[in-house]
Formats: sequence, structure tokens, C-alpha cells
Amino acid sequence: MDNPLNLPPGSVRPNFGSAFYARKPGSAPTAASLSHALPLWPPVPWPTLMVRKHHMPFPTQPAAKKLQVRRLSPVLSQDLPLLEALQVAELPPPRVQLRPLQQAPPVLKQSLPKTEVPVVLPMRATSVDVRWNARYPWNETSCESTDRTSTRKQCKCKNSKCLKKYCECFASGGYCNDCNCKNCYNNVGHEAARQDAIDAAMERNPMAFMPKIGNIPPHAAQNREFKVAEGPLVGKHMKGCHCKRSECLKRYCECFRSNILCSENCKCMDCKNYESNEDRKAIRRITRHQQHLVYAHHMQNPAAMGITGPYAALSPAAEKLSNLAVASSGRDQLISNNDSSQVTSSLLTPVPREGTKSAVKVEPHGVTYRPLLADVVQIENVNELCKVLLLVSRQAAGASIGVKENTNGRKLDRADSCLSSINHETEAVEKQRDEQACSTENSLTAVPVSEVRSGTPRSDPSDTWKYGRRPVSPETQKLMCNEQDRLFLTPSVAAVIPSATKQRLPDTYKEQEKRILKTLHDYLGELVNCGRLHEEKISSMSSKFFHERTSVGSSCGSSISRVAEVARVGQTIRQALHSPASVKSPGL
DNA sequence: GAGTTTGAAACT
DNA sequence: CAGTTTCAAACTC
Repeated sequence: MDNPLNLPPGSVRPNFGSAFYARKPGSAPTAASLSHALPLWPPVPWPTLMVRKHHMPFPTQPAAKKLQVRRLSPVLSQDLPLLEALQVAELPPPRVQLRPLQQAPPVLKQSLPKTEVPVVLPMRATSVDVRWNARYPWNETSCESTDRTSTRKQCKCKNSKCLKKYCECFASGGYCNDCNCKNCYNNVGHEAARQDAIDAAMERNPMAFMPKIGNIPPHAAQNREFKVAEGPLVGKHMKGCHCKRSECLKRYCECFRSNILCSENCKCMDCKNYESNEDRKAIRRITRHQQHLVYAHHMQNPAAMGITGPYAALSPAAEKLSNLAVASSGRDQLISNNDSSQVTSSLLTPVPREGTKSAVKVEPHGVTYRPLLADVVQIENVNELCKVLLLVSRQAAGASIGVKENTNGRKLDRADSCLSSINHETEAVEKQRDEQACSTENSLTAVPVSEVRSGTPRSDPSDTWKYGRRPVSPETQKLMCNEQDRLFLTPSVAAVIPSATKQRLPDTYKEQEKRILKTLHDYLGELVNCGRLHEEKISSMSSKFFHERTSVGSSCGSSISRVAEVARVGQTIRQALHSPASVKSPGL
């Protein structure tokens, strides 16, 4: 049998679709016809397509490709746990491995996020640990995972033997594992009964294990109904919901739960899950606020919660905190995959500084939402970080392969030039924004970029990346990094490298990766501290009526000095990078 | 944690 | 296909 996902021999793979049609060849025409109409056919709930990824924003379809995850070497993963949270796209295929969820690497299991991203990918897409929940696309995982620390749902079925689609695990195409169900037959020990149940479900509805959320058809994209202002809401429920009393604004509603708008497929009553509805918008705002609370909670207590990075999985405690907060607000939407992207992206969204009228955004319903690092992380910082990482990479490459330096240097120059041109295009926009910029008391840009320039050993076209020019977006930078990755990997580059050097290339990559990620790890660590201190500062200011003034001043002063410290760290990194001897660890 | 509400799935 | 029942998640208290 075809094994496009290279599953290990003997691994359990409940392929509902193929199993069903194998027994019922008469259904083959149906399958064949559907294969043209649907991206996934025959239905293959397992391994279904759900990318396990940390902190990842809910992808729009075109962005799905970016979700391919590079697996780090075990050594690196151990040394740099945060690196698991890094998203790297467009990476060399040999390092990408496909494996069923139950064989997920320990590191991955330990840090499974609450937010997993249902992604529509081609059946044979190269991706890691993918699955696609059929009935429960909002589910982060099914029950295959043996991870006890995962925040996945555990079913509590009592009467269905977990062999009906009432059971989330079964509906998602997975086995029950560590669930709280009773009399469970959804396991390997009851494979025959399970297969019968699958057959029965498929017989009732051949689409039973197909994804419920489909893409927006091209013709519908023109329909205002499907145009979603807030980005992540894409697709529509294939069958449509039939809600009567929830107004499609509670998680009873499959559309709402999947964070999509109700469509013409739905037969709901009193639906409020449409784009312009104010109630829906309010709920989304509240949800974002709750995410911010949870996020801040994580940032405050990373060690106590076993979190190794700012984007680590939500703990049950944090989830409960979130739920309680949501409940207290009178609304009941849990954190959705979609909105997490808004939280993370907002971290990098320049906002007016304190002192300006809109420094704190007060929503109409009175909820104040403001990213902790809004005044700390500026887009310039991201650019600067990218540059530092680029220099680290060069240093590593230079240290490892002297011969390669010139070639790669030219390639990087080309990338830098490209980046510069992109910056040039955004010059008009940035000029307008710069006019609004105020002092950067809490910004990480305390170190003048000119210092970076002075430390650069050669004329660098990416200098245009700096002063006076609005940098490109993080997404563009990410693309640029990817581009640079490819530049290192192109056959043309390999062709000019001596064979002896080629053998050392993997080491070069490792060294580059190690240094880059180490630097980034340290940088983000400091960022976490910054955010924590920043919040302390805000908290202190807000409680100034209850504390003596001196304590506030002390806290603020402490925060400011801490930010300055981070800036100093950045300088240290740069100095280390330009040290003639070797690239030293930033030593944070 | 128990009880209630809700809507999908299953059944008639 | 419509109506009813079953079921488990979501929600409330």
C-alpha cells in the first residue's frame, strides 16, 4: 500500500477512508469524483493534517506553506529548548521527517501548545506531525498522543464506547489515550469493533471523516459575506451549523468554535456570527484581551510553569485562568487559534508611545488591551536583531569555511540589496510614521545603530536597513531570512565549494544554526525579562494611589535601567560578533 | 462538582 | 426528509 507519509512499519494508521473504500469498491467512483472536488480525498483522517507548532498564528491558506517545521538536531534542542518555538520555513528537505503523532519526539511532546493550527495542505505535503481533525478542527490534537502533559482534550464518553462521532477522539480519527472515557473501544485492543464503527459512520455519511471546515470557493471570495476583516477567519463550515439558541456566538456552534463566520450553508436561527455583528466583535475583543492576560501570566511565571519560552504551551492553570476571566465577562469564548496570532503579532506592532493619546487603546466595552511589550519592542529592534543574527551567521560560516566567505558574502550582499530596495518602497510610509514617533525611553533601540555600523567589518548594503528608513515587516524579514537560507543551499553555491569543504558543510550549517539560535534565545530571554519588568512598571503606576510615590519611582527606574541593560546586552552581542578571535557567546 | 443547556449525531 | 432521542461538550451555579 502506498505510504506517502513514510510511516514506520507497524505503526497504527487508522485510515478510515481507504479502509472503507477498500471494502466497498463500488464506492470508488464516488471517491474519484470527490477527489476532484476536495483537496483531500480519499478521506484520510489519519494521519490527518494538523501541524503541531508553537505559538503559531492561525494561518490563512496561502500561508500554510510556512508552517513546515524544521526539526532541530537533538543536541541543539536540548541546549536550546526555546528554539523549538522558532518557526523556520523553506528548509532543506533531508531534515524534515514525517512521523505519526504517537512517535513525536520528546521535545515536541513536552511543549505541545494549546494552540494548534488546522492547516489545509496537500495530501503529500512535506510537513511535520500533521493531522487534520475532521469533526473537531478546533481540537489541538487527538488522542494518539501519549503525552500526559499535553493540553489536548480528553474525552469523557460514557455510553458511546468512543465509537461514535459523539466522541471527539473518534471523530477526529484518533484513538483514545489517557482519556477519561468509560468502556472505551476506541483503542488498538478493539480494532475490529472500531473498524466496524468506522464503516458504519462512513456508510451513514461518506463525508463523515472529512474536514468540516472548507476553503472559501473563489466565487464566494467576491461575496461580502465571506470577506473577513480580521484576517484569520477563513473558510466555511461545509455542512453548516444548525444552532437555535446560542446565536452562533457560543462554542456550541461549530462555526464559532472554529472561528469562522456562518455561511449560506448554515441553517441557524438568530445568527450573530456574521462579520458586521457588534456582539461578535465584542466577543472577539474580549477573547483577545483574555489571551493577553494569559500571555502576560506566562511571561510572569515562566519558570514556575515550566515554560521555556514566551510561546510555550498554556498550562491548565493558565487555561483555567483564562476561562474564568472569560466567564466573568459574561462571554464564553475560549482562546481560539486565530486570535493567538493577533497577540503575537501585536507584540511587534508599533504603537504610539506613552504620553500620546492613543497609547492605551480603550475598547468601547471598556476593556483595555495593550501588549506588554508595546513600548519595548519596536520594529527597529526586530531589524536590528535580524542583522545581528545575520552577522552571527556570517561569522559562523567564516569560521567554519574560509573559502566560502566571499561567495556567500556576495550572496548575502545581494539579499541585503534586495532588502534595501524593499525598504525603499516603504520609505513614504515610514516617513509618515516617523513623524509620529516620540522619545524611546523604553525602547530597545537605546544603542545607536551607528554603533552597529562602526562594528561592521565591511561596507554593508544592509546599512540602508537602519536609520531614517522604515524597516520591512517581520514577515518580509522572515522571507528574507528564508531567502538567505536558500542562498546558502543553492546548487550554484555548492558547486563553487571545494569537495573537501562540502563535507564540512553540515558542520557549517550546524554552527550557523547553533550560533544564530543561541543568540536569538538570549535575546528573547532578555525580552521576556523586559516585558515582565514593563508590566511591573505599569502595575506600579496603576496602583500609585495605594503606594508611596517613591516605590513607583523605584520601579520605573528599575525598569528603565533594565531596558538599558538589554540595550547594553545588544551592544555586547555586536562587539562579540566583531571580535577578531572568534564569535563569543553573548554571555547574557 | 453537579446540574443544565446546547446542538451534532444517531435513530426512527 | 422530518422529528425524536442520544450523547458529550459547553456552560452555569
